[in-house]
Amino acid sequence: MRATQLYAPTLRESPAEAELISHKLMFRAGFIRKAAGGIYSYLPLGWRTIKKIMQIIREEMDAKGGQEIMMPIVQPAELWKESGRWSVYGDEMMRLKDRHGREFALGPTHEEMITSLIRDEVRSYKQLPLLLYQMQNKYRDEIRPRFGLMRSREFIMKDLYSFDKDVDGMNNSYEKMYDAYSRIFTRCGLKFRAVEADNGAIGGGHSHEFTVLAPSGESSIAYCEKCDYAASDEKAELKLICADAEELKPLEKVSTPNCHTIEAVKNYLNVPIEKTIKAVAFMDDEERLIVAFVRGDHEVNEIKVMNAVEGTNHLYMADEKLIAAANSCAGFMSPIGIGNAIIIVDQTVMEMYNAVAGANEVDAHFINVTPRRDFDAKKIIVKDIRMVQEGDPCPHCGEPLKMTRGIEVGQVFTLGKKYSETLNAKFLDEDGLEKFFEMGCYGIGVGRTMAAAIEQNNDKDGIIWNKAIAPFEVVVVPVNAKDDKQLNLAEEIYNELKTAGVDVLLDDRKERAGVKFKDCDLIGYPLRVTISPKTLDSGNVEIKIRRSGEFMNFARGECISKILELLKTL
RNA sequence: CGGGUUGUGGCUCAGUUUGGUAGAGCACCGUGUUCGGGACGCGGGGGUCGCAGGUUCAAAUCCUGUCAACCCGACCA
Repeated sequence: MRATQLYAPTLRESPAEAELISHKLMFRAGFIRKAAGGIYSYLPLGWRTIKKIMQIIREEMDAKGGQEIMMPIVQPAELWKESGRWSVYGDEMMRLKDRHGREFALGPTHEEMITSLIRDEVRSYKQLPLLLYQMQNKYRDEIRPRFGLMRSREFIMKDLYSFDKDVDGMNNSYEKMYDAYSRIFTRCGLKFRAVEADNGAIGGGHSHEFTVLAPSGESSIAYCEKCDYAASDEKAELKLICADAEELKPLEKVSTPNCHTIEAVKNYLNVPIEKTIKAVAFMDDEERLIVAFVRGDHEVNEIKVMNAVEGTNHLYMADEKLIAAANSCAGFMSPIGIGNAIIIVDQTVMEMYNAVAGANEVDAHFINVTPRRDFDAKKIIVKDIRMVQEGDPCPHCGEPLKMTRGIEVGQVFTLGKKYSETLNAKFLDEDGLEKFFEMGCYGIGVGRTMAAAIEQNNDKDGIIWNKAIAPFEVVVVPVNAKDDKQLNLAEEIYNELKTAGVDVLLDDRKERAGVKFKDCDLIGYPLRVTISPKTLDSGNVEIKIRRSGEFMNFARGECISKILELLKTL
């Protein structure tokens, strides 16, 4: 490919709306352009990288026995009504009607579609397992699309669905995909973690999110450096922390004027924060008051609270009236003497001695609270309900956990019979009995993977691509393309590299050297070969490695083999 | 959905307060000089100011409506 033929509109400035580095760089480097909020066109350079990522995915899917198919984007509403998700999906689903008024959705995912495809065709266990995948646009009408390709309304996703005859088979498919995903993100040159995830509504199955480590990521994860443990902050299990035993002192109510916050109480009574108990009051859809208690320096994990309370799907902050109705008041809540409420106490709180807690009345707290003595065990639920913090012990090996932010680029999970049952998809097993398929689904955000790679690999000059997903592996730059000697040598090297199977670009534009160098750095080709009067005189060519900024000179005769060698390391 | 901000050439933005008929830099076209880190000169093309309506002799500027984009999202007592 020649730069004079390439549509790669680079910009000096980035649009005002771009926030993330990856978004700015993709825009400036001429990878994407926006058509509407959360909807983008991919220009040639962007599409080259997308295609390379897709090819890596394809190879790994095929290696696990996956077969590529293509399903429709436009899906009939009746299928979604059958699974019950027509109403559940809500405003996030893009809907449309045809000229006859029939309803359709733009597919946000394809469980329904594939299950209906399979249920009509696959009759025997002998046809299983079956792993089918596609790479295609998905539509989700996000409340707030942002961050360029990170959270868009139309995006390219690889989705694979597995069909197995039993749970063992399903778990085996899961293992295969887990392995394939690890290989894919490794090949893309990404630093990532497979994170244990909450798969909530699906229940029972495994789920992992593949998260690329980046400070700008939207999800927060806890991980252990010693063992393999990694989990989303909401999912991370926590070990019980037992305070050192102390001699029990009698419970006592003290005045704490205007001490609405733990900080104020701590300072007023001059006690360490680890000896305070704080309360967070929620209510659910049925207006039940739910009060969670954690140690003063801990945070409540709403997901865990929700999971601990029977029949609750949403939590809201409790309103004052509800708190008053339970004979308490905000800022001074306590499990001791509170009225009608669901009380959830973090397990660590139960192991505290002589602590400070609210007194359910304005400007008063209890001191010397020892939960096991002072709480009414019959009325409380004791669970792990706190949010993980940096330094908490790893649930597997006990080492202090680290916290980091990340970008979720893929997820794998087992579905079990969830869709095969609701959509009545059955086959005959060895015994001639009808059974529901055991399913799994596995997704990768392709555009997001590209964005994550940039987020993780950039500097002040632009993108730094890993060779595997760079739009071109090598760029050959004659500093002055109007000089035939330079251009001719550049053409020779370009052709030799091409023959050697390198994905190479010849920057034959009649631009000044500075302009071309800036573009090279911005676009981020891993390797630049420079031809100039200087190198012509010396009989060398100059190589610049984008990532390290390192320059090297190779003799003309051996430069091709040297470049090929160097490429292996990028 | 609620709150905030913004919409002026491809990009970044000025002009709006105090109405008088649109401007800069970058990009683009031509030309000459320059030529290893986003050169310079000269000459050009391109916008009716998001859209619709209103006020006015006159609207980018004031009013109403509408659309779009961006940012923030209760609260941890």
